[in-house]
Amino acid sequence: MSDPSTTDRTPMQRYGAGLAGEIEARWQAAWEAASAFCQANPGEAGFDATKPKFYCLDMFPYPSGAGLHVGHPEGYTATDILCRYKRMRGFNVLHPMGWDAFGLPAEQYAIQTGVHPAVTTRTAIDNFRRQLKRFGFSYDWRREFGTIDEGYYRWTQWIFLRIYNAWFDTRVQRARPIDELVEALERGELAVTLTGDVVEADLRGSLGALGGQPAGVRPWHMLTPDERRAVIDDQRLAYLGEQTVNWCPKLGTVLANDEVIDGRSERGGHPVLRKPLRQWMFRITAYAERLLEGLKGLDWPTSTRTMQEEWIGRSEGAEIGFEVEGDDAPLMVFTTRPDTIFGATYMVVAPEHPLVERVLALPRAETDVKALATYVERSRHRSDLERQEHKEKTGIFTGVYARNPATGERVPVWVADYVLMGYGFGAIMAVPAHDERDFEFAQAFHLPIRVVVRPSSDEMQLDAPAAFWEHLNAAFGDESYYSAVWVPGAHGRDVVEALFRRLSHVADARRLVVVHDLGEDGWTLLVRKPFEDEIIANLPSPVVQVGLGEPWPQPGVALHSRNAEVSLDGLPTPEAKREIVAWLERAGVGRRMVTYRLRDWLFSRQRYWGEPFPVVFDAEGRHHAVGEHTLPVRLPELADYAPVESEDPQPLLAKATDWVHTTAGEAGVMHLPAQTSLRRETNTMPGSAGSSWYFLRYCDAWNAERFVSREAEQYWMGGSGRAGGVDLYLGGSEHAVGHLLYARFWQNVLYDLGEVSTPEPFQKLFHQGMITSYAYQKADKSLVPVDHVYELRDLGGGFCSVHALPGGAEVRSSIESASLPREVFERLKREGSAVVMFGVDGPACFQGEKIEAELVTPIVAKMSKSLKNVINPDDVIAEFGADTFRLYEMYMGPLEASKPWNPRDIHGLHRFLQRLWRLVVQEETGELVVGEQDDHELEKLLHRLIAKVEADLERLAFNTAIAAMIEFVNTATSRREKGDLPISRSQACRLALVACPFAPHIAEELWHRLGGTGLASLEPWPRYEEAYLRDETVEIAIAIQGKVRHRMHVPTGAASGEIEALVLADETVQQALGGKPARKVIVVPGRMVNIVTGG
RNA sequence: GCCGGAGUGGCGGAAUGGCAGACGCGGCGGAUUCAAAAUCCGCUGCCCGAAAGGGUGUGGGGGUUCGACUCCCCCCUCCGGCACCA
Repeated sequence: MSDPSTTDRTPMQRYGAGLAGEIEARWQAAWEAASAFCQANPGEAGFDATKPKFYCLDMFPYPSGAGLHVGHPEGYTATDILCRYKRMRGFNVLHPMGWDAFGLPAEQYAIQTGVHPAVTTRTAIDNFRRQLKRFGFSYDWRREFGTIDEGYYRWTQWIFLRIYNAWFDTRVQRARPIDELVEALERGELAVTLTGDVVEADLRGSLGALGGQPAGVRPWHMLTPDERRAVIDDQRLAYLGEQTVNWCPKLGTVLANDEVIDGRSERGGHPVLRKPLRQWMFRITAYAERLLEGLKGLDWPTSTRTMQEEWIGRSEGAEIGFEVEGDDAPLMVFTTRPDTIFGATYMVVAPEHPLVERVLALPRAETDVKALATYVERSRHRSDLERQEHKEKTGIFTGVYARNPATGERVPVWVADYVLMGYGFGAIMAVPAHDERDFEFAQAFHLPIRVVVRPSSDEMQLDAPAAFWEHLNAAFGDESYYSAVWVPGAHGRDVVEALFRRLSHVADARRLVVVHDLGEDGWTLLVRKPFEDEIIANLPSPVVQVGLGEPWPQPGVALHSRNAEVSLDGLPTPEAKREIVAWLERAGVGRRMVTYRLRDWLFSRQRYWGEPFPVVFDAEGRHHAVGEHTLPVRLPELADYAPVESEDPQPLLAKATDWVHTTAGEAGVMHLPAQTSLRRETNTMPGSAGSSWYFLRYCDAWNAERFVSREAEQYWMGGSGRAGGVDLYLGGSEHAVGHLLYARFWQNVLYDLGEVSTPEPFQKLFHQGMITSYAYQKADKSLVPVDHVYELRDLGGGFCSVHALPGGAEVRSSIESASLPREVFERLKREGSAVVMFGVDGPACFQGEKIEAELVTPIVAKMSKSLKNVINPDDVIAEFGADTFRLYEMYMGPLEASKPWNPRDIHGLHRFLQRLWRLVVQEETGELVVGEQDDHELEKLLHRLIAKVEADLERLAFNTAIAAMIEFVNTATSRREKGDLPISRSQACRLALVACPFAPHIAEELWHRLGGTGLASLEPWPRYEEAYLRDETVEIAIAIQGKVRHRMHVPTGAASGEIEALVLADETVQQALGGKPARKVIVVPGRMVNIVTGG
């Protein structure tokens, strides 16, 4: 009665969810008890300096309330496998985990519920930690921390102060302490211009030189203390700047550029407006060149590298000053095409450009003040979203004229919002013939278009450009009833002669065509419209017809570009650029210049749940750093967390009046009297603050004296011959520009200031792909939640039965009818992947009823709550165990590919572990079923398996490594079934070790049962011997005319000649040749032979 | 529009110049079972054929090569990024 075997026949020792769970709990406890994965630092007990180091980092998660997503363990499993492998290969492995814990969701939750974000976040962290531990990841949990820990964010604030107290010395292209700037100014090495810029004392400011005025340089000692202070503050790498920011009223905060997508907030999708605001900024632009250069030495995916390069957006060109009538200062522009200056027929400034304000204050005769003011005002309120939606060119003439320094011509200055204030000088010289945007604008407002570049023959091969026609107009007059034909190459005369011969029947043919010789670029023909078709039809190829009405923005050859001092005519674009820049410099109106698209990093947020700034303000509004000994500046408690939703941004912390008001003594501002009353900065830092240096803290997470000890930092981040940094950084590609660029910036600054030993934080970067899910689509393209979808199964008897898809809903096998035609069902069965959706939801509707079904098609989609296709890792582990989960995610496909979660496929990996288990353990009794004698064939296969897994791990090919293990286990099992020797104890031990990085729990259990002492995880990796990797003979394919016709065995390592002789002597081969002689024999030793016959 | 990446059986994928489809899922057949589940064994790209065998096949078209999923050119589709940056 009570004998379990009568009621449940499952063998007691079957590897199922229950046993897996038991084993996993046991070994996780054993690892913890043995501190198996605690990695000692240099100088600590147990540290072995003779081992090489491997710092392998996962992008730490934001601990959301929803818990772990199946995407998280994908990357974490991959790094865990590598770390476990490297450990077995004798590396010191740093493999840490922590929490990116400041952020909006916890604060949003606080707004709704009043629960303090810290409480929400700590709960979420505990849950994440529990979930991660269940996977058996070999993290050194002693090093765990969250960005919200006081012991951590105190150093985030400390680093902010380092950056605040630094400036970028362009002379040496690196950051230096701000004190050294003061010293340089005091010594007179550096000087201050009238505009407040810091320049080298023996150079003159660009504006002065270009405007023809001597540069005003003011001696440091002549400046008032406030002026000096303003100069210094303007040079800091962290500075307070008035910026047009992305203000999101709904979220009550400003957002960085990469947090705004299509004019809406990345989180929540709320509209974003442009507002000027005083904010903390990081001068990341000073590092543009360094950040670009640094990329070159990194082992990063090219796509990510390219994205960073494009984000930084280096452009080489020239700055040019245009004299403005009635204005002292020249109008500065940046252009990448200074060679087109002779075609600059007008200028455009951004609506925010200072010139506009001056004109509004002092209108010119032609200024329409009202219209101009209206236009500027409208542009200001136009959100990025609107700008993106309406790309038609708008603008208005300012009434101002400037002078083109090359042509001496008067050119009108317009205002238009297609010119952006944030790039270059916020003003351009417009060259409509050679720039698409300028061309559109010129067409819209009827501004003159002048062609100054013609395509060179290379570029005109087939797609001839239209600007060419403009060129012809310029050359021959505006005879628009001509159509232009271009004959490339120098044989134009032949072409023309041939044409006229063919047109001999047309009277006056020669008058209908105007021919022009362009020298080596070919010939042009101007054809009168009525005869165009006939003449073109008669042209010998190659000829190109040229259309009308498009600009030519590509390089070419300059024309119409000369004045008394310089001529570009005939020069190819690169040379023309050099020539004109040289002239601009001689004439003192311009010079070479490099610009970057990168903007300074906006670092203030008006939210609560972030690091407070270690900054206070005095009564005059001057900012002061708080004393380092008073760090951290802690967040105050708030009564409520609701943002002030308004046009006028108000930081939340301003509500905490007690906290805001402090004194110099309390804030540790030593250079002010202790009683001085001060006000704290009420903005907080963005989420990217804590993640910009966490990889450093892991090296030495418990250090209370320094953000990281120099010794630990040098060891773990040290280069070992390369540029240095984390040895492998794994995370999603969505951080390609944001986090990965910001972290590089902080690291570069800390490096310049001597705080860390390497300039780049991440030597090798890898992105795991996204894990998607299936969703189902109706004929009308609408998506159906998975729990409405049932798969068809045939029960026979002409009925269709339905089963729910795994992972979606419960299995309901009792349903017996569906109004689905038999032939449709047969087709679905054949195709295998189609499913039906029923127009009802809920099992009650099914019982005994006729059901209306509708065909749906499976498609791959992101996991989402609404589609009910979100997979919860806890559920999967409960059903199969963590080892199965780990193997499944690694087996789905290449790590970098995005791939859909298919609940069915998991069974395959679970079955693999069951077979592995049964290879060693008798499931009924738990006895070992291994032998004591090595089977030679298995031994050979085992060595090959080890070699294969090693090679695959090197290239992060986890899926094929697992396939190889499956193959080995299958072969070993079937050989035993067929009566060969069973796997031996020694072989099973080594197999367990090979499996250990992938499925560590079952590996430990097998190792233990096989009599292994200690932990398998800490055993050395098994070695393979080369001798086992080679067979005595190898089967090669024999192909005739490229088609495989025969196979035969030849000795391994046989020379080509030997193989050829063997193959040609073979009867089957001769038969297949059918008497034809072998004209050529290609031998690929060890692989195949290809015989080419004559005829 | 521009810049990346990808496209291989019913599905996930393997092979990066040398036997296409390893391995897993699913499907079909069989063993076991009172039965089902689980497990085990066999078959499984497509077409023709009873079979032996033959043909065909890696998004489409062209090319290089003795030989192309792989390299080159053009096109199509999907996914990601950027998008008035002068």
